[in-house]
Amino acid sequence: MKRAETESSGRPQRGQWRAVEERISRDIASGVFAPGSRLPNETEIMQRFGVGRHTVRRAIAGLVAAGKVRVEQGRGTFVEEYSVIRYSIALRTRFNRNLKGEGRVPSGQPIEDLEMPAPPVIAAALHIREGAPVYMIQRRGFADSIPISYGRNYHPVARFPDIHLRRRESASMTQIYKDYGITDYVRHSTTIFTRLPTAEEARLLAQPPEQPVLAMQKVDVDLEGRPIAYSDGVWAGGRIQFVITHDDQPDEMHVDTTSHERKGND
Amino acid sequence: MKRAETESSGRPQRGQWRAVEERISRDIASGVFAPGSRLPNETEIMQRFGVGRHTVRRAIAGLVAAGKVRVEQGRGTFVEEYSVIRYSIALRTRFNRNLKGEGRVPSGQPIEDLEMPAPPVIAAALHIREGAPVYMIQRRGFADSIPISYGRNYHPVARFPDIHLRRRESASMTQIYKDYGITDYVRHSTTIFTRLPTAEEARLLAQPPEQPVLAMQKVDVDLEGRPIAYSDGVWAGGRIQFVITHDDQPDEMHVDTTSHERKGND
DNA sequence: GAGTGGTCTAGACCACACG
DNA sequence: GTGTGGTCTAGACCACTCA
Repeated sequence: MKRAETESSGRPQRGQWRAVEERISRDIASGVFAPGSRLPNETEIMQRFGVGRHTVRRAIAGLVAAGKVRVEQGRGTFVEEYSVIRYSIALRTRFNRNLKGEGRVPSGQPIEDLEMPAPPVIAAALHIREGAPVYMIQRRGFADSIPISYGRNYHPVARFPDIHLRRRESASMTQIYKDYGITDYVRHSTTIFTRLPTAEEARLLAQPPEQPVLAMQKVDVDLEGRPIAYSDGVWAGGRIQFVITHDDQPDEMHVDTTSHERKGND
Repeated sequence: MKRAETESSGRPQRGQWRAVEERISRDIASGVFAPGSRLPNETEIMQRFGVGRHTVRRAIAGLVAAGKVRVEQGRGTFVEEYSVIRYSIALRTRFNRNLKGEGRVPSGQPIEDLEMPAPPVIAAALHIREGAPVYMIQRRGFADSIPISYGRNYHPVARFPDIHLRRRESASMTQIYKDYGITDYVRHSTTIFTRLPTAEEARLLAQPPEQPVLAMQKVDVDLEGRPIAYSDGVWAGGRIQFVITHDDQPDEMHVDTTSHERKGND
């Protein structure tokens, strides 16, 4: 345990920016810089550590990518306030119910929606012909008014005629499915990986473009196993943890739009 | 589809480094720079775009974080060759079987192992008293000799006496469990999130520290629902996708260490 | 030793926020 | 306008790889 070099301890390979990053990082962890508070500006940090501006900026870039601070141009650099949401992925996964179970207030914002021919990947997932019409809904999901997800939903038009009309009446997919006689549905498969967001994704998720996101693609099916929806989206990397369970408790099959509260069961 | 330029919409805020990054990115995507090949060195890129070295380096930093190129000091910058592994997470998740199913050759490398008192989180996960002895095994997982995972496994010593002895004989946990009379076990829960790796994690996963990893914590239980293992590790962000399924096909319960091949079942 | 990337400095100017 | 961060340049020197 006494290796020559180090990963983060003594790293005097002329690594001044590492020293600065680590020092600030520790000061954040130990509360010297409280969550939400502003860091000293670049000039102050330069003087405090006796380094050039580039060195300071290199250090801060690392803290941004790690999600520890957030930079607001013209205003300053602020300590990121953490609040990780555990989002459950199980046989029955429901956005609204999940967040309420975490004691959060869920909401959604439609961004765009249109009918389009199904591209290969989506057609395959939905078990329809390539080019068959699908209805795409692009939306953002929020927890307590903070954006946590952004992505596109695809429904086969053949199965859900006029879905665009109902889409404007309800924010709950569960409610909409009910209109089509689908009282229950389950998650068939979920693919999760990580990558950096595009500039637009970062903006819509209100996170720095240098911080990674979780990308998710999923297929929902009805109780007969027929695919009813394909989704492709990104989730704020610093604010979300996915919790996967396989032993599925059927649970009640309510449509919880806004009526009953129910919160906190941790 | 004819926006002015870049997705950030009108963003020519003097963004030379963005232009350079995007141009190189497109040249990689279109095959001008083939996977594995070396990019022009910094001086050449400077001249080609008529920009300073810092600008070139800023652009390359973005490509590194996105996993598109890999920089080897003293040798050059190379186009990353992609090969994403889809790792299945289901009721029955087995490392070796998963990789063989993807047509890869699985292997593992023990790094360290020791007996220790269970810290709070691990004790809670394993349903044992805090401080009760657990056996920790630190290891790396490989697919085709390329590192893909790195983490720690914890087993309750009370349930698995002398597990350290058997650990040196077999690389397959499934095989070891069999020695203790456990012929089957299932995944109880899995937590997944993303973050940047530590310097050590990046080194062990042979990936740049600027590229995100997938972090996973999981609990395995026996068929009576008793926890038998807790794991905490990281997976190479650029090489792994997790595929979660809930409709679980029991599947055969073989112990596939090295004997029978079996590959490709997609 | 030649070539390639890594770190650092000093300085200039631009863009954005806020009063 | 003042303050804060964002971009860019020019140049120096260090560290690593490979012949």
